[in-house]
Amino acid sequence: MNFCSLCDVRPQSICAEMSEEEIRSISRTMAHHSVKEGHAIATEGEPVTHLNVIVSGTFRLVRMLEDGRRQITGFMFPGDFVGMSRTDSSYTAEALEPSLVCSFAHNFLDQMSEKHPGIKDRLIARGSSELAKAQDHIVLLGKNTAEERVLSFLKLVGRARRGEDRFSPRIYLSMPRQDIADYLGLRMETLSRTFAKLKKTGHLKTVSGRYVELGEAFELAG
Amino acid sequence: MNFCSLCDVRPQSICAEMSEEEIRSISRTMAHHSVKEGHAIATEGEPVTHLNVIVSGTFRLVRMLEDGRRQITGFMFPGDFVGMSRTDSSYTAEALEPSLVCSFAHNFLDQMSEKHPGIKDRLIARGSSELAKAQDHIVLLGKNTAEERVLSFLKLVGRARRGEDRFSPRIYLSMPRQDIADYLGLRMETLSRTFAKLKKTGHLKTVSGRYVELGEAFELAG
DNA sequence: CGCCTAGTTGAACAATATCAAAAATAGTGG
DNA sequence: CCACTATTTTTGATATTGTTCAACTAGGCG
Repeated sequence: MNFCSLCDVRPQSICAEMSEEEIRSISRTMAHHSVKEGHAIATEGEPVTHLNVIVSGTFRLVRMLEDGRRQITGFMFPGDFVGMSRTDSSYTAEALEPSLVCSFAHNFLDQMSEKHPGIKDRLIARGSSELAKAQDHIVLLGKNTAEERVLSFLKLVGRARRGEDRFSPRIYLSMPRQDIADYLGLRMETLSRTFAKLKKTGHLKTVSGRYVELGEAFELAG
Repeated sequence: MNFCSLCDVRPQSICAEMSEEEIRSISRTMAHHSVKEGHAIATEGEPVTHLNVIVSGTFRLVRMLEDGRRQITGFMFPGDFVGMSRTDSSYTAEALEPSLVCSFAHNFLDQMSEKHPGIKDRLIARGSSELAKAQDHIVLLGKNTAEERVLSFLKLVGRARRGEDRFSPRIYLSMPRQDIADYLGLRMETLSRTFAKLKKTGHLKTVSGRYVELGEAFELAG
């Protein structure tokens, strides 16, 4: 059976431009991995041999400091790419839940891109959009208060995970509080208090474990 | 006369892999711009038509928030690339001093890359290293104290501008305090106080306007 | 039910921001 | 070269925000 034909993220992936025939041929040789919670598909400092396209699940990108402090530089959702360049990975990418990825050897991509020059353009464009996301994150950390950070974060996951529960004002967080805190540059306690405060101001209706219900004052649009 | 033959940054640029003959032919058609202080070679939200390679000078990458707050997402030095993808620019790039850039139309690059497939690989690799730099910045803003931020910043410009004054413990800052503060996610006053504190701790010997002399306790190596 | 982990809350504290003013520096025209 | 102004940078006093450390609570699971 042809796995690719079921693929939700194909239009956003590098295989979008391939013909049905090519897809079939790839589908046979391709490595589809399922990744267990907590397992890494890339490790900080190690060489990257494969481009991974996330088909389902969520990943966190982790940077460790020498002294054990940890910063999360991003979260990756279905359709996102991990390992776009052969250079050593600048982060560790760990699954937050059982996930599915589609793995392309860079050697294979080089080969493939002779036929489909668009593949490399797509990688360049993806790279730029990753950079733009990183810059959003920089602005968030450099200029925003705790409340602004938490709201931005909720918008981020709200957008990324839309479709699972379309238009629902209820968001499921696939990561523990510590990960959110390490992403937002806050302590877990501050995050907790900020959730509480946002409940008071009507931005959130309920915050219960990993479920957050958005309130009146919250605008997903922004 | 052949301008490219004098180019300091060629080995790091996309023209590194071209033959002498090609360089000559490019050199004739190429746009070498001099950019006045304060002028932009890319504007947030506007489409990018050219890849700019910085030949000399310094640029700041600026993001404006709706309310007028400003975040600087990076500084660009000779050898760096601005505008690697055709997508709309995610920042404004402004010259901090009279600068020189070498400008390649993306159309031209596409054409060129048929002959030199390495060009796109180079762009992808550059993109990754930009992303890695952005992630360093994220860690800086998310996890570091004011002192750590200022020290990292000095290391950054120290490395980038080495060569002008090789091994000198004296660093010239091509940007005003406000830009440094907006880069580090601090207020100017805090930056100033942090400089003062670092002088006390022996990390800096003198801080006078745009010149900073490093002290004993400062390790450029890290 | 009791234990374990994840998350929340409280009170004191530290770091950075804010606002105001002083000092240093860079330009400008005589 | 100097005096004068405008701008940038530093310093001071105080307010705010987020951190720290400790205790407490809520769920999940044997």
